[in-house]
Amino acid sequence: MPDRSRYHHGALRDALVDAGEALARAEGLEGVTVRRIAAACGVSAAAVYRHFPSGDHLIAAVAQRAREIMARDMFARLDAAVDKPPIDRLREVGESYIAFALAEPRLFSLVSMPMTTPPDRPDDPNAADLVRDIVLELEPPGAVDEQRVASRMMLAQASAHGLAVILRDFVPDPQARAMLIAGVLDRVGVGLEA
Amino acid sequence: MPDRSRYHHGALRDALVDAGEALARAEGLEGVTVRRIAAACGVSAAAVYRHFPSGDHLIAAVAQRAREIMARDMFARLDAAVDKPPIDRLREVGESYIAFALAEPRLFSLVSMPMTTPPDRPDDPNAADLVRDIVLELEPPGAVDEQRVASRMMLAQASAHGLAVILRDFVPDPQARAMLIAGVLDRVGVGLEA
DNA sequence: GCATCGATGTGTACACTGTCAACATGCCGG
DNA sequence: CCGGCATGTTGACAGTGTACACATCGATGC
Repeated sequence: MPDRSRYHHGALRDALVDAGEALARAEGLEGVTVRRIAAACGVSAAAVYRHFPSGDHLIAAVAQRAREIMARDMFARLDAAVDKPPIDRLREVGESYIAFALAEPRLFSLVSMPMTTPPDRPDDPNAADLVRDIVLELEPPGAVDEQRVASRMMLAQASAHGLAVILRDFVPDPQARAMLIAGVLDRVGVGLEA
Repeated sequence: MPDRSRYHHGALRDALVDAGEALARAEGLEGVTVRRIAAACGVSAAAVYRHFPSGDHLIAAVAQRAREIMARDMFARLDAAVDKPPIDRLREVGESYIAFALAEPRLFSLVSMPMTTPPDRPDDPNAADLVRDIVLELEPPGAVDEQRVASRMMLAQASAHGLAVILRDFVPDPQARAMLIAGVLDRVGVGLEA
């Protein structure tokens, strides 16, 4: 909560992203607006432009934040699954992705936006790198077939993303969701090992 | 091209959807705006509301139009593949979906919008029904396992949609796209038959 | 043939959006 | 202490969706 007796905010950039995240959680993309984010920080809309070249860049920063939140859950799950075989860890990642999409559907719509802005820290491990590392473990030692790696990565990412979106938009029932997640991920597992 | 000497347009609703389609093709969702669509028809913005309860309904109608265009290609491909086994026809559908997404990326962003409005003709066969019919052929005669059908449908739809989106947003190179489509659809085929 | 009525289009207005230019404030280093 | 610069404000402009009152026209009943 910013002290509005002060003319200068102090840490506005982070506060803007925080407010954007909250707004996105509550109302989805429609509600995430430069003016409303600024108002939530007790600041004028123009102040945003001291920290972001455009409103889209602010949205992109919120999206990046959302990706980091999602990544945290993925890493937590993977830490608890270090002993499992790669195929099971891939499933953990997929389940995490889908669970996030269904738990925070509006935030997720930011996650799945194409990245218009380079991430603040490009070295940060993102979901794609994560998947790649695990997929590499499926390769026979010393003989990495890049094309096989790529198609496996794509299958893993595409099916998780597609499933998340379809369940979010068209399957409201939680039980049906759980059934479909299990059934589809089983089949994806078979396709991944082929 | 409407005759602007007449006060009344005559077939404004269809003209609006046509203009919306053209605008979506050219500029994507951002360019699809009530006022610009109306202007393209030589009509005031308020006239739109005689035919659609809201601008979103107009957008939804354009999206429905886009789905019909996509469906036409699917049916054409299926007509040319009636003799192939179900798994191959499923692949045709998936390839059609992905090809449309990559050929008309902006129109495709409308296709993949959640349907906010019921389709004009709910009996029109949509992509989901199409997939279901083919998936049913994979079932052993007389013993349809609904859960297996559902998970196969979902895998088919989710992987095609996810792959389309990821390729569109992150893989510009046509050759890489073709490689990935082939590789992923091969694996999806394996998963579908499991 | 003519009046009237409903369907359809126009004009104007309001609240909201992103963005910019000009101005105000206050913190930090010389 | 004071000047400069980062950071904030105000006000404006164009563009958005949408509602209300009004205009126009085609068809329908007499």
